[in-house]
Amino acid sequence: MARVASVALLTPLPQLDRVLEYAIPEPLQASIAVGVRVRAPLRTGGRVVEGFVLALAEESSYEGKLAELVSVVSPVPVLTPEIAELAREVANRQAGTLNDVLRLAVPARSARFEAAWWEARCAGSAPETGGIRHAVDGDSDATEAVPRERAFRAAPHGVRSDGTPRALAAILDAALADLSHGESVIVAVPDFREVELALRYLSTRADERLVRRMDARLKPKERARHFLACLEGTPVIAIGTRSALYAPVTKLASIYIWDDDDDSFTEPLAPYAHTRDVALLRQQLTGCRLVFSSYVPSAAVVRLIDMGWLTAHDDRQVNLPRVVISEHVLGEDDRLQHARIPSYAWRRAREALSSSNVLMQVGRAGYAPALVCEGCGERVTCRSCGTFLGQPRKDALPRCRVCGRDYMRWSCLHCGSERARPSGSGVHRTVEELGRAFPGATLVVADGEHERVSVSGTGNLVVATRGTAPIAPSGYACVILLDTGSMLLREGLDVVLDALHGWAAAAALCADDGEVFVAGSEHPATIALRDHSELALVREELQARRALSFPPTVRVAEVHGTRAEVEHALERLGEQHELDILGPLTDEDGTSRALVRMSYANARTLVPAMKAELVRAATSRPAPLPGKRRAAGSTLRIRLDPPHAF
DNA sequence: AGCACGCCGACT
DNA sequence: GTCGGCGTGCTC
Repeated sequence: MARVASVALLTPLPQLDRVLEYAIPEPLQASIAVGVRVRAPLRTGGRVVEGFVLALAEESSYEGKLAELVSVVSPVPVLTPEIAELAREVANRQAGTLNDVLRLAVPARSARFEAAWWEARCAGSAPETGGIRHAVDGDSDATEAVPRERAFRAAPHGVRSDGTPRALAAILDAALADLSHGESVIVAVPDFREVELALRYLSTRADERLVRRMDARLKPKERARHFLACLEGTPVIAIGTRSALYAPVTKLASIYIWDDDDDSFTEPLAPYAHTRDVALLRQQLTGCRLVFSSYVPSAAVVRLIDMGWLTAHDDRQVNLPRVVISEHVLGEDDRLQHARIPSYAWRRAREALSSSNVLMQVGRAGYAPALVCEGCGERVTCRSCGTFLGQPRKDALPRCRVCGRDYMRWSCLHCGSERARPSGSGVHRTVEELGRAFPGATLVVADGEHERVSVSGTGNLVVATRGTAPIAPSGYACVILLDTGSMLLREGLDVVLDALHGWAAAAALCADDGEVFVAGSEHPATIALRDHSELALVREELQARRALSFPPTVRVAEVHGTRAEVEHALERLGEQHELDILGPLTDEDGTSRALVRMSYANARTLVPAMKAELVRAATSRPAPLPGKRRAAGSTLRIRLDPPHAF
């Protein structure tokens, strides 16, 4: 009989991120199990904290006297050994705590639902599963010797007549095949739109009880329902967003990641693990198949291809859309001039609207991305942060795009004028201009504020920002990409790849016999889109980054906190490691940040050292600041591989 | 986080 | 001689 439980405590303190042993009092013997949630005492203050049982044993390996567990919160073993191990790996990779990962991996308890579910289980209402068995209960299936494939697949373009993108259907067909072999699948997609498209596709092809949805939009009870169903032991397709990677499914055959470069896959909560990395860790842990699929591979995926870790396949069909690059010419029709549309594209779009739909992708949201002074033509800037003011809606007040502040009154710093006019066009102004260029068309706006999954019928002229385009069944006869030049003018390491990614996503919504017009000039990125040679462009970009030690060819840690904390942490880390440090720079709010670059090999020792440094910072008193006597906790934070750091 | 242990200044 | 300051360290 097990007398000792190893428990991971659910406390945010990095110094308590370890496994403590507790004695199991007699009354808890009946309900305790590996994976259950328990309450455990912590000496100081008679505090009681929650935790998960990670293991049970006869004997203690701790020489001191064990405290007794207080209670079992719920007898349901919600934390399977596989997920516990995955969470530990994720925490280690990110210099974070197990607790932080478990918060993402195990949904909040829905007590009443969980109790009812457990009672139904115990009553043996499901003879086919015969009670709870964890996924890794031995050599139950024959996954052993043969390593499963790890691949990148360049996704097929186009949209089926039922409105499902072919790329998504290809993934779901593969998932259904795995399911038919009696194994589980995880499918991760960027957001709820793809989840809904996928569920619709699967609804006619799989028993709905075998499809489990995991995304943040679910209400707590629904989340619990789908989560607990994964524990039942029946193979399922778990489809969802970031959290799907933590689904405790049984017999995991495959993980499919759709469009791993989408920003939605960066976890906004500590320890900020990217879905791609969680997938890689889970693959290594379980040996399952792992397939990344997207129209354009991410730089991270190309790195893995070049290392030989992923094999690349091209699933694109021969009927890739024709892509035409053309600039609009001065002296063209005035309406086109305003709408920034090349006249050739305009003629084709007009024809297309009679029998199909047209998509225009615009580079900027809002009404006007910038305002200029009517007196002197200078750009209008924000007084507090110095960036340019824009206009979110026609006739709306000027608003700072960075700090969000609205300006009731404004006067030009250069000439004193109080009048400004819009400069450039966001979606809304583009719609206004298009109304004139396409009289009679039904204008549909899709941006972050107007979410639309699809359009139906014909004659729709859809104006969308990047990543928000609705899907037209069978595709758009004509896709026009506006503002390509200005998108490439932005600052940042990822500008070119981000732009290409967004264009490719819109181009892929084109009908098989349709055309894509790039309104702009020839640039390596627009040429790659035209020639369907995206992989080569990303590879070139990756090589350039390798030469300059930019991610993803190196790992990056962002060290953040007070100037003293950051400098102290870097100094201590520098005592034992060779550090490549950029910064620290101090922000307006008084906090400092530095970037530390490291090779993947060096990260294996440096990241644990960073975790140790966080523990040290949390336990030792902060250096006494002159003036302030507050002994506040440490504000040192370390974020690994922050997106868009350069 | 909390809270106990521990070694130096002004008090009945 | 003690009460108490909060610096340091620990939590099974």
